[in-house]
Amino acid sequence: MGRSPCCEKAHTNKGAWTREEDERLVAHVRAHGEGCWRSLPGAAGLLRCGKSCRLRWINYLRPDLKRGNFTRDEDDLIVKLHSLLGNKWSLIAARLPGRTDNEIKNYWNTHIRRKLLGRGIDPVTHRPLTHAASATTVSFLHPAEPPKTQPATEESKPPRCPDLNLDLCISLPFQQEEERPPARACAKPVKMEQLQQGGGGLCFRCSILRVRGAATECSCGSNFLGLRAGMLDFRGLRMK
DNA sequence: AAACTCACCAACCGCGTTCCC
DNA sequence: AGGGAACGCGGTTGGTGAGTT
Repeated sequence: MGRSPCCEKAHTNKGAWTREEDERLVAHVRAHGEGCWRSLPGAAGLLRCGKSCRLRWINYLRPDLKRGNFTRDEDDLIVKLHSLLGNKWSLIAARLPGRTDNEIKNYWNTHIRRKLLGRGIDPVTHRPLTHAASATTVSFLHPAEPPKTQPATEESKPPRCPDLNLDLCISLPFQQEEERPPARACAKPVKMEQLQQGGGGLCFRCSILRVRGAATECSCGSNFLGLRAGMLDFRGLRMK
């Protein structure tokens, strides 16, 4: 049994994308918008599987990608968000305009991870490597800053989130809706998307905690982690 | 100059979740 | 309600270029 392949692999290209393939993909997405990845290759005249097209567009061809080196601010933000969210690269990417989850993941594994290890910090737990089981937390504000000690009772709480300033509003949520192509070629019913629209909607806390009866607007006034639900794809966080 | 090692990153793969019939 | 299709995510792989021996 098992899942059927996402595409007819025998008739699809693999490996690096050519300039012509890129151009075809960009032209198609500009004309029809994102989505319907399954049918896109045929419609765009590409011998690629839909997944591959999606990846190529999201990670490389999207016009709003920043490219270039990560700034120190981005660096710090990634570390903070990772200590908070773990390997939820898509959630982290949602807070870094112009960066993709794949890019951040690669950057983490090649740079930040090593940097933290060099500082004696476990990149998984964000705690000092030599005292992994202790109740010590780490500050990301300055490498030389000595770690603070917390009461032992704190140990019973979830291990993440060292002395984070939970006001994560370093940047505005990235939105270019007005510049995006109109509706998807085969527009999906909204439902979840409606909940993710900016402006009103659920606060981040309510959306995570699945507050019932708050499908359109919560009135708790909460600004959980400084985030509103519409700012990021909260589905992954809610689910996992 | 050749061989080898390492780092980087684009792309692939498998699986979980959501949506639709 | 259940099953299958499609999507999205995170882990992993493989190609390539730079650096070192």
